[in-house]
Amino acid sequence: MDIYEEVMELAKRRGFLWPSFEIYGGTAGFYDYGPLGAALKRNIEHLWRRFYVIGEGFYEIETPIIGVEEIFRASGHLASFTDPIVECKSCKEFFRADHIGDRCPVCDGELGDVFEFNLMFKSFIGPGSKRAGYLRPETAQGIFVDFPRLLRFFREKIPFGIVQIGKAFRNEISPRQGLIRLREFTQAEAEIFVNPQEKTHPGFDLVKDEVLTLLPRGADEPTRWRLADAVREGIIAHELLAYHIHLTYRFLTAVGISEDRLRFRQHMLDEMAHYASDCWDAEVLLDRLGWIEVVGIADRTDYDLKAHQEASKVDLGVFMAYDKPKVIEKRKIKPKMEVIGPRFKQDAKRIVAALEAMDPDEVGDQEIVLELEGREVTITPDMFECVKVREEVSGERLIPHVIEPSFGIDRIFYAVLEHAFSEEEVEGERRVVLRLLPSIAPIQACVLPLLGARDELVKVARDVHRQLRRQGLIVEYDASGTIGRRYRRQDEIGTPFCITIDYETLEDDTVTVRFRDSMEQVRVAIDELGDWLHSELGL
RNA sequence: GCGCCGAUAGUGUAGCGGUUAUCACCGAGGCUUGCCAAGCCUCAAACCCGGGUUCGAAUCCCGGUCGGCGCACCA
Repeated sequence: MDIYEEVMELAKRRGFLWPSFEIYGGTAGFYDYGPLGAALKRNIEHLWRRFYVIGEGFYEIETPIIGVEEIFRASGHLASFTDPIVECKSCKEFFRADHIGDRCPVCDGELGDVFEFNLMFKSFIGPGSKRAGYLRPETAQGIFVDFPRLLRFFREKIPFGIVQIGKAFRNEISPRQGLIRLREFTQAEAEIFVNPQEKTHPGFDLVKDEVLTLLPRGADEPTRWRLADAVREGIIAHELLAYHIHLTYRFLTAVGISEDRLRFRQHMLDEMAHYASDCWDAEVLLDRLGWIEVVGIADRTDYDLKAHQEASKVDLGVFMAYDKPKVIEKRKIKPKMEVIGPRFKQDAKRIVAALEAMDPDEVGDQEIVLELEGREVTITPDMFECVKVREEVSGERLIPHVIEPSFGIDRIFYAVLEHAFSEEEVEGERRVVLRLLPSIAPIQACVLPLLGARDELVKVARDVHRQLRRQGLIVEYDASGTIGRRYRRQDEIGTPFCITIDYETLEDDTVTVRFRDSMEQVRVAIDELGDWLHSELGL
C-alpha cells in the first residue's frame, strides 16, 4: 500500500471520508465527509476565515448555488463549458465538432458520434422547464454580480475584498483520485476589487523580505525568491499578487501543509484562463499524485465585471475622484436642439447621441450623413456647431480589477491528511499517527480512566469529561480496552492530547496528559486542565 | 469517453465449478490488566449489481457500477 491508499483507507475506516451513495453502488466524483472529516474540514474553513475575514478585513457573503443562464452566458462558462465534442475512432483524439469536417484532421480516421461536452450541471427553475438554471462552476460569479450592491455597502470606495465559502459543481468527464477531482466540491474564494493603477498592498512592506519557492513560467526548477526581488524582476506581476501568494503560503502552512512540499507555480501563457493576466498555483507534493494544485491566485483583471456590465447593461464602474479636479479643454459637437428637435421629432434623441459620439476634428463643419436603422439621415451644418469647451473633471469612472485567491478546500483537506500521516515503530509495533496541528484536530482531547473497570476511576473520568465539554472543548471519552490500545486509537485520528485518570488523581486531583506526537506525559491539575488545553490548542 | 487490471465482513485477505465461504486485525460484551495496539472466553459481520452457461457459480461468460493505471478531458 502506498501512502495514498493508507490515508484513504484510514479516512474511510475512521469516519473522515466515505464514497457518497455507497449503498446504491456509489458515484464517481462525490464524497461524504464523515463525523471526523466534517469536523476537520470545518476547522480548515474556520482557519481560512481567520486569515481572510479577520486578518484581511474581507467580508463573507453567501449567494445561490444555482445561477440563472444569463450569468454564465456573460461569464463565458456557457460557451466554453458546452462544446460539441467528437472523438476520432482510430487515434482517440478529441475535437470540437463544429470546427472540423468529416475526417480526423490528425490521422484522417473516421469520427465517432458527436456528444455535448457540458461541464455545468443544468437544471430548470420553476415549472415548465422554461428557464434554465446551472449549478455554479465557481463561487466567484455570485460575488461579481453583486458588485453594485457591494460597492454601495463599502460607500463607493475601492479597494475591498469579499469572500465566499461554498459548493461548486463541475460535471467532470472522468473524476479520479479521491478528493482531487470531484464533481461537487468546496471552494473558498476571495475577490479583491482594486484600482488597476494601484496593485499594491499596505502590508507588503512587512512581507517583502520573505522567501518563497517559486516555479516561474519557463523555469525548469523551482527556485527560492525574495518577494521584493520577484516583483522587481517582473516574475510576479505586482505587489498585490505577491502579497496574496505569501498569504496563501501562510495559510497553507498554518493548516499543516509541510513547507518543503509546497511551491508556487506560474501558469503558462496558454494554460491561463481566458480572463487572467497572471496566475500562480499553490501546489503541494503528494505521495502518489505528484504536484497537485490546491490554490489558484489570479489577476482576473476587469474581465468579469466588464462582461457582466455589457450583458446586464448595468454600470459596474467606480467613480474615482482625482486629488485635484482636472481642467481640460476640448472641442465638442454641440447639437442645435431648436433645429434638430422640430425637424426629426422622435428620432432627435438618437441623432443627438450619435452626433455627440463623433470626433469633432473629423467632422469640421461639413454635412454629416448618419445611418439610422437603415435610413440615411443628413445632418446639415446649421444643425450643430463645433465649440471649444473648458470642462472641470473631478474624477473618472473605471472598472476595478479583481485579484482572486481561490482555494480548493477538498484538495487541501486531503493534503493535510497526507502530510499529517505518519507511521513509526514503537517497541516492535507499528504506530500510526495523524500529526494534525492541534488547532485543527477534529477531537481536541480524549479522557480515559486508566482502568475501564474501576468505578472510582470511571466516575472521576466522566466528571472531567463533562467539565471539559462545558468549557467548550471537543472531548471524547473512552474506557474500553487497555490504555495502550486507547492511546493508539486516538493517535490514528489525530487527537493531540489524552487525559488519563489514574490512582494519583484520586490522591491529588491531577491527571496525566499524554502528548500524541512524543508520547510524553505531564501532570496537570484538574482545575487548570481547561485553561491548559485552551492554551495548548492555540484557541 | 476509450483501453488494460481489479472488486469477498468495518479493514486487509484465502478461495481457482461441489456441504455451513478462510484467516487476521478492528468492533461489542465479559474475565484479566497500575500508562502505550498483551492474554483468555463469547458475540457480531462479507461474495458489487443484473443477465447467461451449468444439476450446481464467489469461482466461467456478457453487460453495468465502483476503484486503480494509461490516453483524453480538467475554461
